Amino acid sequence: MAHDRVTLADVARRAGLSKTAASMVLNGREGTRLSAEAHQRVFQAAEDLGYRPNIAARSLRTRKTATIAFVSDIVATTRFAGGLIRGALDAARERDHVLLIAETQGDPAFERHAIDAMLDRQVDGVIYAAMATRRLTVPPALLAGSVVLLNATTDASPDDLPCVVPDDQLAGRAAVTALLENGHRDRIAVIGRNRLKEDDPQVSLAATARLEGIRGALAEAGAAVHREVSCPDWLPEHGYTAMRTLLRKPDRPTAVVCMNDRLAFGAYQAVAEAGLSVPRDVSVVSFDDDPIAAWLHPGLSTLALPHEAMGRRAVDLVLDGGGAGPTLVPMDLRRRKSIAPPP
Amino acid sequence: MAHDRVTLADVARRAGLSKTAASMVLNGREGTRLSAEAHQRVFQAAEDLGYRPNIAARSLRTRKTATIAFVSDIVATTRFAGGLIRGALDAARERDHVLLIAETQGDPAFERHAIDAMLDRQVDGVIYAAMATRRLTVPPALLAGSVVLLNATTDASPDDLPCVVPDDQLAGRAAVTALLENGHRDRIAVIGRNRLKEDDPQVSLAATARLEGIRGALAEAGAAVHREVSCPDWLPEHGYTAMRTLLRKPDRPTAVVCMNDRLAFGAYQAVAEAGLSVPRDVSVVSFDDDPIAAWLHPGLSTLALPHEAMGRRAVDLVLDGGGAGPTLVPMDLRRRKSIAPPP
DNA sequence: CAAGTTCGCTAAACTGATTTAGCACGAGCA
DNA sequence: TGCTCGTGCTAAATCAGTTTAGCGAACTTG
Repeated sequence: MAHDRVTLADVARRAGLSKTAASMVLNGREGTRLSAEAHQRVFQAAEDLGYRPNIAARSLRTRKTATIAFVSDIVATTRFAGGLIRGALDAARERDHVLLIAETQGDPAFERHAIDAMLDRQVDGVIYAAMATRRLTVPPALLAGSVVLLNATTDASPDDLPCVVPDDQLAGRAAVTALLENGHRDRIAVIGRNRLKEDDPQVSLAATARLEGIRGALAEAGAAVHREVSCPDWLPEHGYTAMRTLLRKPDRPTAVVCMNDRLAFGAYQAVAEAGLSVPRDVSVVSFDDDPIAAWLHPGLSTLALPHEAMGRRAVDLVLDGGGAGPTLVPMDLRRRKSIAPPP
Repeated sequence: MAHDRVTLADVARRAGLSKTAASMVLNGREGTRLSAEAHQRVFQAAEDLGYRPNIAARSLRTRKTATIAFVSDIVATTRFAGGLIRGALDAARERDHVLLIAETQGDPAFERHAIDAMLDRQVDGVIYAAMATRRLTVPPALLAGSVVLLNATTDASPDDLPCVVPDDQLAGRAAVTALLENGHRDRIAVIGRNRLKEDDPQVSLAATARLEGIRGALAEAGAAVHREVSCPDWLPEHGYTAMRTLLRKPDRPTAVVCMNDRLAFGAYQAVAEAGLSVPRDVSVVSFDDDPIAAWLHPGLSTLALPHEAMGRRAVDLVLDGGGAGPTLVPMDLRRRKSIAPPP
């Protein structure tokens, strides 16, 4: 690629000046005493020749590559969290940077490999992202440079690394608030309190935080969660069975909060099957804003994971070396049609 | 990042040899006459010091960066086509390369910017990907190097560029074959023949190819498509209304082929609403293998877009300078529960 | 035994940029 | 006239590798 690119020397020659002069002019260095005419000639020459600097060469000297590594366990290809990349990509572009991505697939060997490959390429910083919000241990090689955790936290590092996570607790509050505003209070159930089959207690911090928010908001309203159902996992089938059991009780809930949209998807099926309808008989709120949320009938109101905003934030933190510790990004309520006053 | 990395000079010094010797040994150059002992010493020194070459420096001389650009209009972040990246990422890793990604969002200015940024970084090749299979024009700047189109074709270039696309026509045949095997033949309908609101005739080559395959396979079986329904777009709501009209006819279809899974999702809703069931009353086959295909009840049989395989293939073509013209990647039938013999 | 080969290795050039140190010239001043 | 100072610019070093050209010693060969 790019065999006979124009070099700085070419520009200098055409401008009748030295490489030094050309370099200084093109970098807009202050304090140089080159004449206005010299500036003009260099710009003209660069323009004429279509000069573009060779970043590899530059970075050799400056140790800046205008490149950020985006290393994730699996997020890169995970439909639905691609928003993280998109946000990062946008922010990077705005700041004239570029993203080098790699996936570890959770494999430590791949991880070593990926991180080495990135460091070999002299990246300016590393964004280390996880698919599900969780704790992870940061490879020591990274600690030398600028690192930001994305959608993950860590407790392994002595001085906290900067990290970017969704504000799940606030989201939990918001879900409840939306229900309270519609008159629900005493018969609000939660589906998916935790994932029973989850063996790693560090995973699913999200669930804990959301639940805290939910309970907190209800407590402030002088109420408590009516029923909480645990699920083996957060898949549609589990939402389905959970909702079925809830609907069979004599005092069935007037509203349910599902811990994610796939649970809600299953819950919808159970409601339909019971001859009831959302939101007339049961209101539903949920989390994530998976694309199916919009496709369901009626549209599912859900607290959107702010993937793009998180990706942007991570880039900012990597480049500006932002504050250590967690950055919470708020989750917005996508208001659709699944919430109405209780029957 | 990486302030005090070990350099080749360090390794050479520790091995008591010249940089030249160290370089040659580490690169495994043939025909050099360095002694076995010298080899040993260099390897040992590199190992001891944890030497890693600076790729920027190397590429300055060799013009190889072991980096591939992945430029897409929007695919990178599109949930569901992230498989393209994942495949590319895997293939790249296997060949010790790394991916630099950028998105143009269809904006020509962004596109220029992205491509310049990539070329400035001396990438070894460019994968130019599109979200939906379609024709596109390749920016001239790219033609100088190694380019592969992914999920897109072009007719603008004089000598055809290599490109990688799914084999939609074969997939159309496979969809019909699966139905024929189950005894359907004369009452097979197609939902989503084309997208009415599609203004760009070049888009949606996929639809055309799939339809050709469908018609071809039916023709060979001595039949024809029973009914074809067009849709404004390929969204659930359109699948829903299409299926509704089909079911209202006296000779309603025994099977329908939906042009994608979202249409099928809507079609399922219409079937349920009519008090019928899939696959007892109507069989459904579809295309794409969107994640919802697995979540539906019963599971939707669908021809999976081979995103990962395509991504891999693109990397291979970029690196090996593979044959010009299109590479068709087969789509596999994901057999689930939506096909059964006609009632 | 001189000339030519082969062996084992290295000095130095080169890649394309940035950056440091400093040169030549003219003006101002005593 | 001699000295300093400011102006406008450049030579050369540097970054970390790869590659070319070639050197000195040992070994063949006629």
